[in-house]
Amino acid sequence: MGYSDFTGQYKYSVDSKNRVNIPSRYRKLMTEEDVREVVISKGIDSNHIDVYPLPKWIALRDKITASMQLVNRVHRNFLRQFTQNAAHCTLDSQGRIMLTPALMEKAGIKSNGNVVIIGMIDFMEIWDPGELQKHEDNTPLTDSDFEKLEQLPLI
Amino acid sequence: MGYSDFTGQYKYSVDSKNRVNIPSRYRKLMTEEDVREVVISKGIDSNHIDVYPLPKWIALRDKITASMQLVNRVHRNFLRQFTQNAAHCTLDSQGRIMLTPALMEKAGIKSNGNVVIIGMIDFMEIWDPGELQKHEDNTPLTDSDFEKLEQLPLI
DNA sequence: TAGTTTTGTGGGAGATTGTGGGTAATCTTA
DNA sequence: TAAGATTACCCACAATCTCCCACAAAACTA
Repeated sequence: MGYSDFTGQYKYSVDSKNRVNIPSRYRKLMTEEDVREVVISKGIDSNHIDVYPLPKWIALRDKITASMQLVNRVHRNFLRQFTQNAAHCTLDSQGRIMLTPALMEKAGIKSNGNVVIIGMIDFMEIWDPGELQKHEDNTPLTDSDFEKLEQLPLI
Repeated sequence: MGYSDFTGQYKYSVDSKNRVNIPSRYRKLMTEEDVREVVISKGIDSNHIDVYPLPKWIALRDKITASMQLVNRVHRNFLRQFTQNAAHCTLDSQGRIMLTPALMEKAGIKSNGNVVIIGMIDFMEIWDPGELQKHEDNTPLTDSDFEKLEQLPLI
């Protein structure tokens, strides 16, 4: 997926119709490859909303179903979590998506409130500003995290 | 990346639109290989701004995403830290980039202030002059640092 | 030294972006 | 089927950003 280079942090408002703007840079990257649809879902490991451009969602879905064993309880539970909160969204003519009440509830996002959108290279995260702050306070990257990273052939 | 030989130290001003000039020598090196875009990000271990020419950024990004597991909390937290402070900048027709308020804040750089740009071979660092001085006073390279360096196949 | 090019800095006008709201089409539900 | 709710599409507009032009100082050339 060549278009994928979502980076940075953006602040936007949620209007009374639960619409949220998608950063114009991300929109450009997606329309370059004719992607007008995304799938939003509950964040895997914390209280936020994940936004996957459709091709990324399909890749994820296929990866999961390929390695999934339906007789495995944990696998089944994961699949249920992964899909039951997922919703397809088409960008409107102004480049916005409409969040679902269920996902907003889980992420602590309110109508007429604010959100922070974070680029995660090939997908995005939508956070309630307070939840994000809380999450960062609780899980800072420590020196020992960096030491671990140094051991990887990362940088 | 054959163009990469950023060396030296340059002083520039930040204008009221948060624009900073890129040393003309660096610009020449980059345009020789058609690089007109850079990614700026928070310095990994101190308060300054890193500037990666796009190819260097892509190499970094790919290294990180290749070994990343999105279901792993620590991985995801690291990726979030890595990307949320990163911003793509296109050099304007005068060879300047525009810094983001968030990064300026973290680096202690002010509108209408000054910066020091340091070449780091294949990327650059942008410092507030005061922060740079402070950093150099506080963290001289000690003998034991040199011993550690000797253990690496660095030089 | 005098002329020419390059470099760093500033600012203005047009284009883009984020946001709000109205209305018609669509979907639900009784 | 009809009424109500929901959604999609359109228009509007202010704030912001991007692109372009301008110019003085410095560096280079002859």
